[in-house]
Amino acid sequence: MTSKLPSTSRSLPIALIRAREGVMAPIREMLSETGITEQQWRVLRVLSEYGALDTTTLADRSSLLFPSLTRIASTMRDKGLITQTRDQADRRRQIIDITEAGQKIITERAAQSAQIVADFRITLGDENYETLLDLLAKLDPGSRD
Amino acid sequence: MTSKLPSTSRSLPIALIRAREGVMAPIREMLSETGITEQQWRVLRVLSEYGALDTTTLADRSSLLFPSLTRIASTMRDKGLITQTRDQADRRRQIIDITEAGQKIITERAAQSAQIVADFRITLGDENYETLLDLLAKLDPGSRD
DNA sequence: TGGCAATTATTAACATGACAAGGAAAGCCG
DNA sequence: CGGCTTTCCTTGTCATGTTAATAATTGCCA
Repeated sequence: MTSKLPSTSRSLPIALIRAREGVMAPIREMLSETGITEQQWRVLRVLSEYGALDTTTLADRSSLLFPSLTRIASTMRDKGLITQTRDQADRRRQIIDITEAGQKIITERAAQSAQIVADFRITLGDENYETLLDLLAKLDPGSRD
Repeated sequence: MTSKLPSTSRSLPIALIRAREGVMAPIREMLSETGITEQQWRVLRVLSEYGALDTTTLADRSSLLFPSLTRIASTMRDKGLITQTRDQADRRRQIIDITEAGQKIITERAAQSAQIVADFRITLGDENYETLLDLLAKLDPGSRD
């Protein structure tokens, strides 16, 4: 049994990294004007979409590790982008919500962000774009069939 | 113009993150037994495939940023996995090569690594697997048509 | 030849990823 | 009630991602 490794040029992990880099480049460029990071943008996006969330749910939907979210939330609170409140019924839990300042960033960049997404959809074509999302979902253990 | 943002559940950047996490989970599990990181594994893979490389080429093929590679190479040299030599013709340049100890890690894990890749290919199906790699390549600015 | 721009690599600074350990609160159960 | 486990969150540590600044060479060109 030879068990050869695939060439790195056709390696799935590396292909995922490079694709992500290609997709994030214009988004990072946009975010550089706002002073927030890509992860902070994700947190705002999720809060804007779902409303106030407990930390566990927020971490899951933002695809952030829990310890990372603890630190990210701390800096975002200092920036006035989110609020953190203790759940009075269960004081272990914490509820995070977006502030007006946070929502303002999302709103102001919505058009620009949507345009970036639209460009990628055009690059791949509508059908390929949906196919790609479906295939990626199959690699995600959290949503595998 | 409304310019709505897509739901985060169908967001391409987030889908890429989650897919990558799904793919890397078993690989990280394998690497935890070797004491090297995912990035160090990529460096060894590239060196094993292409032979000695200058730092710029190595960074490009490993999909690592230059400052990251500087640190990673430093730790890998200390671990005895690679060698660093100055190019005598152009002393700004540096040549990195894999050592026997480094090659040994690749060789010992080749079968296990190939099995992990094979499992994902089965999960998606051969055709889907190739389609996915092709679509991901189209998002990579370094290989876009 | 001498100075300036370009290339290559390193370092710095901050934020995050990943994993382990610790701490606080709640729930269970004798 | 009191101890035990579980859950939720925080902190610590090391490695990496990202951007900017700096250093060391080299190449160009007046």
